[in-house]
Parts: sequence; structure tokens; C-alpha cells
Amino acid sequence: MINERQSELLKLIVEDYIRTARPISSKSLCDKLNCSSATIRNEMSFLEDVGLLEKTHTSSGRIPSEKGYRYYVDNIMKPKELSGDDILKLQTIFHNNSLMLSDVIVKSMEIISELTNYTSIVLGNNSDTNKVNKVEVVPLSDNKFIAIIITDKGHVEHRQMSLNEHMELDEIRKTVELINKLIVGTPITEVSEKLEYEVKPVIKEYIKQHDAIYNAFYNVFQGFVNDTNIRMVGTSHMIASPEFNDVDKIREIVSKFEDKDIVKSIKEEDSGINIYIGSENDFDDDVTVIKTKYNIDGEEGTIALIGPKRMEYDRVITLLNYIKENIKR
Amino acid sequence: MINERQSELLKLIVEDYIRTARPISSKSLCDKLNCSSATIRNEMSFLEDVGLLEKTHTSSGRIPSEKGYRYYVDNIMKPKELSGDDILKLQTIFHNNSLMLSDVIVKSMEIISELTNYTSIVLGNNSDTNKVNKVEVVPLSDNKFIAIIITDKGHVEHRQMSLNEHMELDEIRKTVELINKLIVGTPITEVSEKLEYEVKPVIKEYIKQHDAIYNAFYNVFQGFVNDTNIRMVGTSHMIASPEFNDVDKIREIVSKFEDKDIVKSIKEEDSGINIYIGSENDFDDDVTVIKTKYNIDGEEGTIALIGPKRMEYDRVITLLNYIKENIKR
DNA sequence: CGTAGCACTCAAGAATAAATAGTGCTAGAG
DNA sequence: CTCTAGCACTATTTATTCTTGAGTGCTACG
Repeated sequence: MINERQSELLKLIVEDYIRTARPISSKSLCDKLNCSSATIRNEMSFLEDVGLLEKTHTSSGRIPSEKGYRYYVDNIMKPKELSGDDILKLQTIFHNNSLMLSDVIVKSMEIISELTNYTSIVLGNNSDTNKVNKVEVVPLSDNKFIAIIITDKGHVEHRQMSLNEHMELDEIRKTVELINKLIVGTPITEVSEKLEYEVKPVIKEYIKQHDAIYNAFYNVFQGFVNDTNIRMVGTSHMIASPEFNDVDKIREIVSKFEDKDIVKSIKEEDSGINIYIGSENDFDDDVTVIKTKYNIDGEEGTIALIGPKRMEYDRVITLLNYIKENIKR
Repeated sequence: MINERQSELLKLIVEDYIRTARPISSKSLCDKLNCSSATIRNEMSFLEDVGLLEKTHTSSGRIPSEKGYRYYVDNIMKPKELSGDDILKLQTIFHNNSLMLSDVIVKSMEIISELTNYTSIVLGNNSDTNKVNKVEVVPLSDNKFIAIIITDKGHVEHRQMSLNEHMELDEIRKTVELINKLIVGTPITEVSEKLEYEVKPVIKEYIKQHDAIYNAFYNVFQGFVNDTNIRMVGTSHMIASPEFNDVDKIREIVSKFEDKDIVKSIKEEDSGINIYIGSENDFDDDVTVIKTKYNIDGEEGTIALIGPKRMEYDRVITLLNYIKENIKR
């Protein structure tokens, strides 16, 4: 499709533009390609014809088009080795044994955000693969209890429940016992159903205030299902990028970051490291989203980096790979 | 200090400016004060001399100074009655019995943020007044456990702990039993101390892997102490305000909102509803922070609203009062 | 095929001008 | 003593023009 020299030219343009955020002129590349600016202009013109480059106006230098970034990522870019500095910072995390695994992910994404100035997002997913391991109730006062659910993956969800009338501690105990007997081992997603059809009929018979108790537990489980754990850092660094030198653009981005539904929809299904440039992602046409699924002991989630389209693709990919590698152990 | 008419004039200027966000001209107030613009200019000039008004440039209309807002809030403003619409939206929250109290606060602050377009913040405080009610351990796998702490106020904190070697379930059980015996009833803030001086010496004797277990529990409790619960919504609405029509100002604000230490420092000590205008607050000279402490069943925290200095002070105060009133019940 | 040279284009910045919305001050009327 | 009409003055805003500089596109020639 494009020849050797054109490919080299595209590479130079993409990488220069990533560094400088300014349109690249033909003249500035003469040295590197050992030819005159006129020659480069001819090649640039060709690359523009095939849609890999763009101009911001008729007489400006060139910038990569979305297709240009895509071509660069797919065919030109080589994984970059990590700088000593980057490794150093990340290692402090991985060598800290007192952190639990899910904290390690969050911490390393925070560091990556700091290293790159892109926004990092960790979407933990509580419900999908978790099974109920234990249900427990701790009394707080006469009519207040706290219900705790622990899953086999180590997630804990809890909720206070208040009952209008005083309630026999004994009745609660019984209910908990029953739930433990019937529900333990059930995937979180199927709990509601099981509660409705298996638990409800039974406690109806045994327990006086069955309605109140049932509702209380129902709510606790619901909370579990709805709760997607979102962690996000680095918004402010990212909007400091010159492509967002516009009040309304910044407002748009900030407002998207604030909308949990939009953020949740960043969830990734594929297990590779995937790159969605500009209109390829659903978040915003002016950004690139790089994301991947992680899975630790069956506990799934998504990590993502969001930055301008002129992202340091090679570096980011290497960083994410590094994390994935280290999580495995 | 200032006479009747001047006070009325200041009131009109503040309120007009809050509505329109533009400097107020003398002419625009003729009707309301039944006098000519020249007269008003004289009075304005006086109010400027005493520091209650400002001009944006020599020939512009007036805007309130910080001192002007302060005077308005302290001496002129009257509490505004809530509009039916506002009440309606808030009532859906307070009449929803299935919500626990701390959720009610968060939800109502979210609604207030939406009603006013200011940023709302709820700073829950887990540690200060909580006492340990129960400590529990649930085994997940051979060398992984989950430790759960429940306080008397109904807070739950948990952490996974992995031990390098296999560990007798029995040893863990013993440790938990011991901790429960020694620690229950202790305020969270004093737990570390007690762990160090009362628990450690004892388990040293009884338990083989005392070090690992001790550290695991120590970490769980530490997590509790460090964790301030921050909830924040409405950043994007607030930066849509015309006073933040500036890229760098927006970046500054967003970055402050992202900094947890800065946000935590918003914590309020006083129990009234307090207003910090511009330089009176530590957050940012261009905003006003209105905050108050809440206390439900001894469970303390801060709720705050952050908006431009031209805040609808009367409305916000009434809204916050409404919440405080309703929380009491 | 590569390149030198030149005409052309557009953005960005500076300077100017006109329109507008204000104020401050003075002098006179009530 | 207070109010107000009138006018000079000032700063912002917007549009207009001009200039400069950094680029390109094209052509003709080695």
C-alpha cells in the first residue's frame, strides 16, 4: 500500500506530532530523510491522498489523521522498552507485599497516569463471577442491624437495615441461617431470583416479620449487583493537554468523566490490549481509549487509559503489558 | 454604617448580579429605587468607597466585592422559602424508607447539586467517634482470609490478607477471639496503640506465626483510620458558570477537586451553617464554600456546597437547613 | 526521480476605528 | 441639603485592515 520511505515519513510525522502537538512541516524533516523539502512535500501529498495525513488549513503542515494513527499503531510502531525511571516507580508497587492484589492494580494505574498524564480508569466488577460465600448479621441496636455479604472472591458488601418495630434477634438469626443454607455458592447475579422463589416462601411460614426482613436482605443483595467499582485519576492532567485548550471542550470532557454511566460503558470484553482511536471509541471523538481486561483469580475488571489521540502509543502499551505481566504473579 | 437606601441598593445589586453575572449599571436600577441614575451613581460611589462594591474597569457597572457579599449575607439577606419544586424533589428522598441514613444525605446533596448547579461534597468520617463492635475473619482459600471490622455506628471496613505460608485456621480463630476480647469497645483511633501494647505481647506467646497475623490485622485497622469517605458530584455543572470561562481557571478548579487532600481539608468543625466567601475559604479565592457538620446517631461528617461567589446564598442556606431538619428525624 | 524556485494561501498578531455602555462631575432646580 | 439633567470622558467590544511568516503546490529543469 505505501512504500518504505512513505512509511518512514509517516512514522516521523506521527512521532514528532505526538511530541510537539504542532503540525509538522516538510522542511523540518529534510535532515532525517536526506532529501529536499519538495520531495517530502510530494510524499506528504501522497499520504494525504490515501487518507493517512491531514492539514489543519491549506497552507499548514501535516498532522496524522485517525487512519494515520491507526496505520501507525498497526504497522509501524514497535513496542518501546521501559525507561529505568518508569520501571523503578512501578516496582515499588509490585514489591510491596502488604498490598492486596486489587489495590496493586489501582496503585499502578495511578502511577501510570502520573507518568503519562493521561486519565486512568479501573472498573472493578463485583458481581459477575462472584458467588456468595457467607452472609452475616451484626446487631447494632434494638431495631438496627448490619447485614454483610462476603463472596468467594473476597468481596464484601454491607448495608444497614432498620426495622420499624423491634425484632427478635432470634428471628434474624434464623433467617440468616436459612439464607446461608440456601444461598451460599450461588452466583451473585442469580441471588435475587433464588431469594424470591426459595427463601421467601420458607420464611413466610417460620418468621413473623418476614416482609421486613426479606426486604432488608433483598436490598443488600441489590446493592451488590448495582455497584460497579470505579476508580479514576488524572483528569486534570489530561485536560492540561493543548488539544483541550478550549473551554467548551474541557467542559464536555469533564462532564463525561463525571457521568458514571458513560464511564462504565468503557468496560472491555476482549482480553488483549485494545486501542480505540477517536471515533473508534464511544467516549469522545477527540480522545484515544486504550483498555484491557484483567483477571486475577477469576476476579475480572477493566483497566483503561484515556488521553489525546496523539498518545504515546508505544509507551502506554508497554506499560500496560508490564502491569499485566506482573499481575499474573 | 450604611443607610436604608444604600442597603436596599446593595441588595438589588447583589441579587441582580447573582442572577445575571454581569456588572450592574446605575440606569438599570432607576425604576426599582424611584430615582435617577445620577443619584444611584452617587450612592454606588459611596458603597465603593466603603469597599462593598467594585468595578471591573473604570467605566463599567458595579459588582459586589467580597466584603459586599459578606455584608449582604450578614445583614441584608433573608432566608428564602423553598419553591414547591425543590421540596418535591427532596421529599422523594426523605420519604424513601429503604434508604439508610447516610445514603439519604448523599442523595439529597446530589439533588441539591442538581437544583443549584453547584458542586456538592459529603465528607463522611469513619474513624473519629466509632468504636470497634466486632472483628471477624472469613477464610477464602488456604492462605487467604478476609478480615472484617464492624463498628458500633455500623461502619464496616474489610481487607484481604494473604499469608505467605499456610496457616492453621485455628490460629487465626484464636487471634480473632483474642482481639475481640481485648479490642471491642475501643475507639478506632486508639486501636493501633492497643494492638501494639496489649495484643502483640499476648499472641507472641500463643501463636506461631504471630508476626504475619499481627501485621495483617494492623493493616486492616490502619485502612480504617486513613479512610475518609468522600462523595462529590456536580463539578461539571459548576465549571459551566460564566465566571469560569477561562481554560486555566477551569483546570485549576478541576485539579483541586481531584486532590483528595484539598477536598478533605474542607471538613467543618462548627455545627452551624457557615459561609466562606472567596479568600475566606482555603479552597479557592474565586469560589464560596458553604458547609456544615452533620451528626446522625453520633456519626459525624461534613456536607458542603461549592459554587461561584455569586451564589444564591438565601436559597442554598434554606436547602441545607431543610436537610438538617429532616435528618434529625 | 529529485530538487530549486517561485507564486500562492492562510493564520496569527498588531494597529486602527467605530459603536456602545457605562461612569464622574458640575451646575442648577426643588 | 438633596436630587437630577447634561455632558465629557473612558474602557470594552467588535470589525477591519495590514503585515508577517510559515507553510504548501506546481512547474521546469538537471
